[in-house]
Amino acid sequence: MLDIKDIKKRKEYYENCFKKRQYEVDLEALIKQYDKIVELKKLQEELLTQKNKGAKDFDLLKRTGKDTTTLQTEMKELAKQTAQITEKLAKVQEEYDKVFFALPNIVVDDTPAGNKENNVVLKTFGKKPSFDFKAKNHIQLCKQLNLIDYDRATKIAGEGNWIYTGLGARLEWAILNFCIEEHLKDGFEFKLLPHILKYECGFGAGQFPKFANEDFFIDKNFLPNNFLLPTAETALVNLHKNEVLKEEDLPKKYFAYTPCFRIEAGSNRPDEKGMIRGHQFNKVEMVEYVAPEDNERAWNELLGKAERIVQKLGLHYRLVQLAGGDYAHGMAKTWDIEIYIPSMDRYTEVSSVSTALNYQGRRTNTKYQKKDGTKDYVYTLNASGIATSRIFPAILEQYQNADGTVTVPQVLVKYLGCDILK
RNA sequence: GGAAAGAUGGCUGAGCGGUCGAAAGCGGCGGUCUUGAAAACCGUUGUAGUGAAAGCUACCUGGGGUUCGAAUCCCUAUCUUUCCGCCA
Repeated sequence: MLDIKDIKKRKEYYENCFKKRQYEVDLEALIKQYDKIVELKKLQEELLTQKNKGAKDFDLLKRTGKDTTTLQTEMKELAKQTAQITEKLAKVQEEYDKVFFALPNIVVDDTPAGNKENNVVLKTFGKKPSFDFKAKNHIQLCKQLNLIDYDRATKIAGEGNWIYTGLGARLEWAILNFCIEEHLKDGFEFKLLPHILKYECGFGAGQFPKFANEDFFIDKNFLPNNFLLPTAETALVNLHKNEVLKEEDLPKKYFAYTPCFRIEAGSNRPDEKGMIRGHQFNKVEMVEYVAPEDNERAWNELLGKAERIVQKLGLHYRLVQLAGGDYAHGMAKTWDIEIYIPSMDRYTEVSSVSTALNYQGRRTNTKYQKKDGTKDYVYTLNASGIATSRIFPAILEQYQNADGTVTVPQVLVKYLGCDILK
């Protein structure tokens, strides 16, 4: 959520931000509506002042035994006028809200304009693995090594699902364990969250109302407004909704493991077979609540942590600065860590490191009190650490051997209890 | 699944149609006392909008209604607690 007063003051700045995001909106019209609201509110306030005064007078007349009929008629008329203004106000407000609450975040200055094509590769870690044998894709490897049961997953849950099986389940769990231990070491607080959230969480995180169609709703008589979380960020960022945190308690550093549920409508591409994209996948997510001046420190910390995980796993990846049009709605800056999938010869996202600045803080009404007593909205940042369900195929493909086995990354051996998958 | 009771300021909790933005206690802040602290005593203390300020307005979970007037009455949503049933 943005500050309408600031939009009024610096309209060009906001227009420029939205242009970079490829987001079209008529700010001029929005500002006009806002002015109208202010005007109506003032009018309403004047009427209410009269009403309040009248009620007091009425009480006095009644108690002194005087005639109240004239005043009563006046008051009824006043009440009618007030109701009219209130109704008008509600109408304008509704139109205004529709546009205002849908506004995306601003973007940081160095954000490249445009869509995906304008993403910038900042660096590459490791070398593209090359194989002196015919490399397999992760689907083949999963089947041969009996790590994933695609057929029965489809049978019980439909397309876009898979079942981690035997050693596969243990590998996924090992990656999760590795992530958890890394975050604990860095002093992040572990949360195990509910997976069904209230609508307002989606609003607070900035995903709703605009992108409510991307999530699964519990569309029943029971919990009609609740949905399956698409990422733990949606929950973590709402944890302190309507709270005022103390400055000395910041930063707050959380992480959570959850499955993530997404409809992924229309994104079923043939090259994303296997476990590249599903309706449910596992992810460990980090979130920090910070004071504005701590934004950069937190950003570097989260980025560093996410990168370190992939590095320790010894995987080839690249770091990408996203263009504005590729940002999630609520984010002002996002860099992606993209893992290399040899069979696709493509890099796919395993972590998004983002700052929302105070966009989510405003939407969730999460503030912090400074040492001088004044209050301000918190900044929130988030980063995956990491999407294990995508790390899984990357490990299989990047670590595969000529004989069809897969070497287990060193850091996972202690969790998995073996150093080779065969 | 059934039944009942609730939701009031940072917390506990009174108020149940007008003089209520709201008692009291705790906590917080300031002071007296003290070498310092504790205790005791005195004072002070909700949030937001608007305004230069005085002030004005809104807020007693959210929404709607009744009324000249609602924390208080009615409807509704949400949440909480307790009891019974079922249950990992």
